[in-house]
Amino acid sequence: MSVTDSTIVKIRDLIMSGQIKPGDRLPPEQELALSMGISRSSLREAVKALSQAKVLDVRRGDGTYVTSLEPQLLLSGLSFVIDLMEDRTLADIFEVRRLLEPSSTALAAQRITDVQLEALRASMVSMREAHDPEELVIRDMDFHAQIAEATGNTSLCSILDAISSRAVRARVWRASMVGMKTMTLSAHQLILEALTDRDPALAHAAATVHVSESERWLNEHLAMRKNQGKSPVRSNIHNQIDRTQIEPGVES
Amino acid sequence: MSVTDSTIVKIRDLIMSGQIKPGDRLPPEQELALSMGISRSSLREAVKALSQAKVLDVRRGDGTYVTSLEPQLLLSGLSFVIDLMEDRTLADIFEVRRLLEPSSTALAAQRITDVQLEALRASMVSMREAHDPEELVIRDMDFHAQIAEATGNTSLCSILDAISSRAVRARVWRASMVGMKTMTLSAHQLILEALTDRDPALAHAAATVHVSESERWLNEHLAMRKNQGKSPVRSNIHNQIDRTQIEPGVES
DNA sequence: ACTAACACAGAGGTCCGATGTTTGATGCAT
DNA sequence: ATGCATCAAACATCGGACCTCTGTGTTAGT
Repeated sequence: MSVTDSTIVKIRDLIMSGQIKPGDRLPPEQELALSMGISRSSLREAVKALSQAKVLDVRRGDGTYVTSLEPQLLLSGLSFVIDLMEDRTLADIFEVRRLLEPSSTALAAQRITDVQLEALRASMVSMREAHDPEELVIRDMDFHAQIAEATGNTSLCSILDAISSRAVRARVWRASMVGMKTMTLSAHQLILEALTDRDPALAHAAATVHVSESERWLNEHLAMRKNQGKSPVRSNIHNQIDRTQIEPGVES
Repeated sequence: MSVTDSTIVKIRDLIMSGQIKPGDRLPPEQELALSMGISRSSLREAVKALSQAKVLDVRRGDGTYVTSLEPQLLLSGLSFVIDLMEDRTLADIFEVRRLLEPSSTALAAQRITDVQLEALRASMVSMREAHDPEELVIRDMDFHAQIAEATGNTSLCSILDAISSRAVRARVWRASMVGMKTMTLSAHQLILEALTDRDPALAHAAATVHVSESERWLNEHLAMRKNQGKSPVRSNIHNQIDRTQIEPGVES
């Protein structure tokens, strides 16, 4: 195991053991590297990995701090890896959503407040008024996110968001289809009514129908795309990167 | 945005766009850094972050490769962050498990094979014969993992594993209690019977009872610990970091 | 012709020192 | 009291040097 990897573990253990707490500031890179017996470069690699995982927060010109370690923060990296999954393996993620969303909606039915219900109705109105597919998808996503929030469970929110974002994005090219908007709207209407009645069982059922419906549509379209041979962008088959495509980027 | 961060995004985009595929080998650090217009140090930080996220696989003396990007690989980092969550915020994770496990068990009831059923029975036998709490917990974890596997959904497996591992570990000090073993065993027996009958509804119910039972026990114990003011283990192990060098942060 | 030991080239691992940038704090002038 | 200039501290980035490990081609021995 490299010094960098062991340093990652070491810092993690320092946090888990309570020797460093959320919000604490780490010693300067120089000192920390010295006290850990490694070079600054190696330490920086470890810190970069941990800050990417939202465990550390590096503030330039100030110092390196332990983040709040709140679930929504730590789980925000989940969508990063899910976005990297291949389409082939994505069906499993959708299935997880199909398993999780109904129960979540049922839970929301037990905990949703009147204010949140009102916001949900407003969300539906603005979705009805949405015109372009892009906005429609955003409203759709917002609707589900609001229900997740109504459970009061931030971890659940983050997880649902991560496993839904990919599905939602894939829904863009589906949203433009005729009947899609009305279908989604009526499904949402059913869910909203169940939530209004605070009926967990009905909410569960309505969400099941909605998610399953979505999943079937998506699978049909994936199959269609596959059969039509309309393959994704495949520029070159080189085993290595085509150097010319990696430009010395000076973006942002 | 730092050079390193934009490099992370750049490499991710190269993978997402299909220009680099799973198993592909990246150009040497020197070349890659040159072609991206950054120093080798900065590139290494980016690569370290991505390899920690199981996106890249760095083989010393050989080269840097894109991993298989399989869900179970990408999601294996999930337990890393969940382990870092504070006890205070962990109840939400358990609730997610309570929402997800019953549906998963129901799904397993529809898909479990005879071979897997037999393995499950064997698992129960070895749990009955287990003596020390440590082994009991392992068998318990194994039982649930096998059910997750029976769904045939590797993503679901990984997620359940990540959100259960912490709960399972916390169960160690609970497993030694009288009645715990028999309680768990009878609950498992119920689940096993439902799976044997391929009865999704019953499997769902049995899993719900089991998980809720576990969650209640855990919460009671957490509350007890809190009231007793029995603080977590705080070892005096003098790690390589000097305690005095870590200044308490300024919490807002 | 085959096998095993060797040598080499290439790739990542680690470290160092220097310099640029940003931030927060200090102190002075208004 | 306010605002600005200044400064020190801390992170950002770089380039190079040297080490270690790995894969592979080569060669000596069988």
